[in-house]
Order: sequence, then C-alpha cells, then structure tokens
Amino acid sequence: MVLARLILGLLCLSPMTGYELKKHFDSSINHFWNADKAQIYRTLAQLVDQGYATVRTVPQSNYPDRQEHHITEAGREVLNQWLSSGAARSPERDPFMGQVFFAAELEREGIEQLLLERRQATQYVLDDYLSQREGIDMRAAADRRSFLMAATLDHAIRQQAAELEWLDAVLEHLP
Amino acid sequence: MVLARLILGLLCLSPMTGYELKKHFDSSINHFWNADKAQIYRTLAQLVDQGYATVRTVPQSNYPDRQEHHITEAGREVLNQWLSSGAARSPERDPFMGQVFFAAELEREGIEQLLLERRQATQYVLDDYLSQREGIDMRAAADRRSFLMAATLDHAIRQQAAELEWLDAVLEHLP
DNA sequence: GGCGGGTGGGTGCAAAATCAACTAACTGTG
DNA sequence: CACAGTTAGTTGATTTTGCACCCACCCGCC
Repeated sequence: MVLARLILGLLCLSPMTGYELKKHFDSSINHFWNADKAQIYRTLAQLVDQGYATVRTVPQSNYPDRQEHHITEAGREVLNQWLSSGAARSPERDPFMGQVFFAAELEREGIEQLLLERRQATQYVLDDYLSQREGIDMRAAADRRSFLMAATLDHAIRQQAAELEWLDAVLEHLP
Repeated sequence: MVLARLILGLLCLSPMTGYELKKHFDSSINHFWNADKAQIYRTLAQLVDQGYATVRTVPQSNYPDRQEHHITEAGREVLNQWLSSGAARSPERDPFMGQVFFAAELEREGIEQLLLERRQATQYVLDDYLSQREGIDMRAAADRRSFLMAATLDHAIRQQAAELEWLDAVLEHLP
C-alpha cells in the first residue's frame, strides 16, 4: 500500500519504467524506503489494472522497449488522498535494538564488539547521506518541492547522527 | 527470524505464555518492535518444533491453562549465535518521510497540517517513552542487563526528540 | 571471442506480517 | 442481569516482502 503510493509519487514527478523506479529507490529514496524490483514490477502492474497508471511501450534502437508508466488523473487523486489522510506512523522496528536489549547474554567484549560494529556501519551510512546532500544543498531551499525532498534526507542525517551519539554514550557508560 | 530471536530473548528472561509475550511486545519492547499475536503464537509453535523451546501446560483454577514456554539449551545457543553474529541493520522504512517527500503536491496549509499532525503524534510517543523511563531510571545503571534495556529506551527517546527538532526546523524554514 | 556489466522486464516460491474472526470462561461495573 | 474487559489461545485468508532465478540484447574491454 505504501509502496504503491510512493511509486505514484515518483510517476507524478515524471513517467518512468520499472527499472528507473528501482534506481530511484536505490539512490534518491533509499534513506526512507527501499523495495525489491520484483515487488516494484508487481505493484506497477497492479496500479495499471486499478487505473492509477497507464503504460506506453516506447521502442528503442539497441535497447529493450521501455514500458513507460504514466500516472493518471485517478492516480493523482489517490496520491493526494494519501498525502491528506494524515501523518502515517509505522511501528518502530529495529532488530539491532533487540540485540542490545538482550546483549547481557554476552560477555563485555561481545557487547562492545556489537556496539562498535554498529557504530562503524552507522558512520558509513551517515557519510553516504552527507555526500548525497552535498549534491543538492544550496539550490534546494529554492522551491518547495526540492526543499521537502532535501528535508527528508536531513531527517535521515539527524537520525544517524543521534544514533552515533547514543552509541558513544552507551559505550562510555557500559558497566 | 528476528521475531523468533526476540521471543527467545524474552523466554530467556523467564518462561512465558504467548499471551504474556504479547504484553511485553506491547509495553516493555514496543519502542523497538511489535508483533501481532497470531504471529507470536505461530512463531512460538515453530520454536517448539525446532527444539528451541518446550511447553509445559500449567492448569489454573478459574482461568484457562497456561501454556508456559521454556527456552532450551539449543534455544540459548541460537540466541547467543544471533547476538554474536554481527550488528543487524534493517532497511530504513518510514511512510511518513514518503509523505513529506511528495508533499509538494499539497498546498502550504496541507503540508503544515501534515507536519503538525506528526509533531503531535511524535510528542505523544516521546511522552510515553519518558514516562516509561521514569519507572527504571535510577535502579538501572546497576547491572549490565538493566543498563542495556534502559539504553534501548534512551535510544528511542533520542530518536523521537531528534525528530521533534527536525519537524520544528522544517516548519520554520518551509518556503 | 568471451566475460562482466548495463538496460529492461519478468516468474515462482516461501517466509513474514497483518486482519479479522471465533472459542470459552471468569471478573467487575452499572 | 447485561455488558465490557481480561486471560488464553487458535484459525483462515490475504498481503507484503525477499530471494533466486530467467529471458534478451547491448556495450566495451582484454
């Protein structure tokens, strides 16, 4: 359901193939959602037979035909409905916090290793986000669309930064 | 898979019924995981026939029999394996950020409403976490187990607080 | 000439998760 | 006495997700 709306959102920006959608999920959108390509193609098919999108086959020389998906008026409507239907809140879900919660089963070194490993992974993700932001920073604040898109990346950056601080605090005070 | 490990973790603390497990997911654990009760009972059955837990039916007067689930040695082993197998990182997934990303489809008031609604919900969740923490704060730092459990709650608190700051920043600078 | 990587699109299957009911008995409140 | 809520567990259907494959053809490189 959420995936269907996100795809509609992307199609709203510009018509796309499933392949291009997947690339967006892997890059511009990866800080708040990702999806398997199988799932993308299936959702796309579903959107089409719900009448929220249409396909136009664009032949290419040298490359496979593009199945360009266009959002329809009905599609725009459900997207707007989703955006107006209230702020979504999905259940918090973090397996790593589960590991920390039960980490007392390990010895001290095991716990420290767990936290340090996560610290490294988090730093890596944060650096990735920061480099993504460099590409947009200044030109962003201009129009509302770019501002909001950049804002979601800022959110991800804040979250990762907060986690780093937390990890350091835990490592420091671990009894 | 993660759910199975979390249940083992809880059973490791003390033998429990599916019903009690569900209550833990709804209260002590809700800041990093939640699960449907159907899923809990099914996973529990699966743990039993994998040999990671055993059931003991405890009859009660006035109430239905308790199906007390006990973790086995094999169960303790796989739990430890999971804890030692490296810090987990699940793909970031937040439908609300999706709404913000595409919120430019709405007019300014719609966007503000979306953000304010989320602000309220986040404040509510934060308050809940803060009141949960009051119950443990001081006695916590004592042993390692309590410290780590409290730490995961602190993590959730930091995340919610960071989100509040972010929401305010976005609301303030929204063009 | 073969190999890796990119473009583009799929299928099949299984596990994980959610939704909605339904059983069945007890307990407290108005 | 009726009704809501708690304790305890179960079933069926459906959706969502993830993994592993598969097709076809292109390009550039060694």
